[in-house]
Amino acid sequence: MVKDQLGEFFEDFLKKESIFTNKNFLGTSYTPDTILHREDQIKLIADILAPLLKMEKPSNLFVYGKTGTGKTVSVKYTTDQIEKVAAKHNKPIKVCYLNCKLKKIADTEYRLIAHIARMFGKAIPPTGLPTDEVYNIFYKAVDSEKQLVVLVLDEIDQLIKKAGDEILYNLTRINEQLSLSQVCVIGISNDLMFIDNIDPRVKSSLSEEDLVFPPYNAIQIQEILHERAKLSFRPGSIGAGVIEKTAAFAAREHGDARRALDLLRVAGELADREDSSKVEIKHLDDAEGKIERDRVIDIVSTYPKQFQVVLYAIMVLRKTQKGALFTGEIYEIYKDFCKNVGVSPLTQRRVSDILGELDMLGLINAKVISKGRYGRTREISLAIPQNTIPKVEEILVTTLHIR
DNA sequence: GTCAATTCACATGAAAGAGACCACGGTCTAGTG
DNA sequence: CTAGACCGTGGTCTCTTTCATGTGAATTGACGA
Repeated sequence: MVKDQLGEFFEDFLKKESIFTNKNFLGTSYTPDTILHREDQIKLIADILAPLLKMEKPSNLFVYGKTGTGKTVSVKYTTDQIEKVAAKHNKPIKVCYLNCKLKKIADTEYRLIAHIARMFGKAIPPTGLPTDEVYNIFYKAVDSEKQLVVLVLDEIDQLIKKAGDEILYNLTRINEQLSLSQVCVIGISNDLMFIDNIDPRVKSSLSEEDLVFPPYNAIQIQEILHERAKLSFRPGSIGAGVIEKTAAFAAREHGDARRALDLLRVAGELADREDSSKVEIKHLDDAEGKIERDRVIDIVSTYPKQFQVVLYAIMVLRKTQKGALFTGEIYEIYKDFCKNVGVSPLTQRRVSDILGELDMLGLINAKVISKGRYGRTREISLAIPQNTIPKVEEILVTTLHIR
């Protein structure tokens, strides 16, 4: 019987009119044909890259801006166009786009170079070769024919934070090793202060030109949302004021357009699921909660066991103790739990780092304070929304096999 | 009451180790003609 | 004779540990008013 019901469910599902016509236009991977409110920046990028078409190496470029300010789209758009024109005129120009934040792809020097080399059709093992060997393979691949290579390194600040600025130094020296080809680097960074923290020698050569993307304001986000909504939603399926409110949400969060699009998409999905013909404000509110909830749950269930034990210790301690928690207290409880769960406890040094990482992830709030005579420690409180806590606890209890 | 020194409880840094993966070259083994 | 199995070496990467150094304000204690 269950089978029939399920069949019916799918039949219904198929018949049901979705309010989406095509969800992809709200996704992050989609590059629109026209990019609103970034005309100036795109023009500048184009100016800088234009020498490529005359087979001259353009200046290296650094692009800054907060998340969701259109850096990546603008750069991708410009490079796409230039590649097209180059292809038409038979100019050997190659653009390599690389997101350094993606784990396991480009978060170390070795992996970065290996990945680029793979783009040139070289097979590089994920590990086992000396790094300079990989460099050599890369040089050979690039220099095998005359060409201009544009290397786009997205979220380059993440890479440097993890792997040090030696990479940048090596990147600036790539051209010295090449006889036929030239490489031009475009770095994209979320962190405005990033360039100040790197080796000055590297700084000057890598950042010959730079470009700052200001955040979008609420009006601009509205226009962007309207544009995308037209493409992805059935006409008339967006309730009054929804776009405006989405834009307001996002503008509050330093003008993050990506977040706004996410919000609208999830709100649409929620509306879809409850058979509503329109996205209403209430879906938007739900969507905001859902995005956060999904994010937290995703982190909690995928992070290593030690993180989970530490988090569980915090959650338990929070119940018995009102007010802020301190590193020492948490560490004591944590050690007990380790015995309980059958995990060997880490040193306090490491737990301290884990607490720092949990803070970065936004699962806890940790602030370093000094209690004067009574030492210096982190003041820690849970940052998981109230309505998500039971779910998180459930996940931890089952994955850790707590009694 | 004021001021500098002290002290606590970790934070923060640097370096190095352990263990997992992997490539490569050399050696051994079994199967084939 | 040769393909494949099986080492040993040398490399990267991640997670940890060890050792060292740093730090901010409550507390303390000396000092002078």
